Amino acid sequence: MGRAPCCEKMGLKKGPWSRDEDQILISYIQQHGHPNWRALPKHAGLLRCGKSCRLRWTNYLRPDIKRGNFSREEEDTIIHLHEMLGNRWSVIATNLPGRTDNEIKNVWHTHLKKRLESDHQTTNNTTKRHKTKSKRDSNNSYHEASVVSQCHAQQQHNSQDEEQLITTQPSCSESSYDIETTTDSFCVAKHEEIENETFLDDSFWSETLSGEGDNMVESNSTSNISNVEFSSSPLTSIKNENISNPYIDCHLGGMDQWYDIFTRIEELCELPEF
DNA sequence: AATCCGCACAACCGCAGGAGT
DNA sequence: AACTCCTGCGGTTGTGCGGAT
Repeated sequence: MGRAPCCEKMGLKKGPWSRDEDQILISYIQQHGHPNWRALPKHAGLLRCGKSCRLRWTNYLRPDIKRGNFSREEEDTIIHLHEMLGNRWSVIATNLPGRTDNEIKNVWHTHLKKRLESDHQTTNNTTKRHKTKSKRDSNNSYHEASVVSQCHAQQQHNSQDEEQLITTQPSCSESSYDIETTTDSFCVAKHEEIENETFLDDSFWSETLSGEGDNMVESNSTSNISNVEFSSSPLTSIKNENISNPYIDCHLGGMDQWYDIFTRIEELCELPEF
């Protein structure tokens, strides 16, 4: 049974996106949303396949993308979630507002894997000296210590991060070029959002994007993070117990919840041993 | 100044799974 | 139930850039 090819190879462009293509894609999605990726490039007048358009949008052009370097807290979050979930980058990404699975995947392969390896080398040296502890105990202590320190760090850096966001106009302009008209306003809105320590409703972004909030669809907004479903993941049962988003909660001072989450997860699944 | 090398990241590819018919 | 279409995901590759030699 033949699958339709992703795109007819004839005449469709590949490789890096040009500024013009980006503008076309942005303005088309602002006006029409993206109900059908496959048909989108044809309607928008782009010589790209739908897949390429979707990827460009979700990984780069989406207004709620947070660009720039990953904070230490974000990296720690990735490491912890990767321990629990493995290479389920999309699930991990839902816990890091504004970060894409592709970005997280890249960071993992370029930074975190190495960092973890070097960490393990140092921890191996120390754990050898504490071998009398049971496996479970050592796992617990590792998680507790790191989770607690992570939350401490997050609380400490929270206000600092906000300052940086406000003063340095981060990352929206760190791309190959600036998407001035659209993303600058998004950045400003985002900063206000962060300043208020609230996350705006989906409707805000869709209205902002579409002008009148017509049929702009799923911007994967941060506002829905608290409703993230962890289907078939150990977190499902945790979510049902009134725990929303650990990353955000932790940012807001929910250290106890972090602790609770990880201790519960320990009970639910066996963690990989290093 | 030229070349090499490693890193970072954008983009592509193939597959799986859900939805619709 | 079988098939097709579409989307999303994860692995992999390609490319540009900066630092080292």
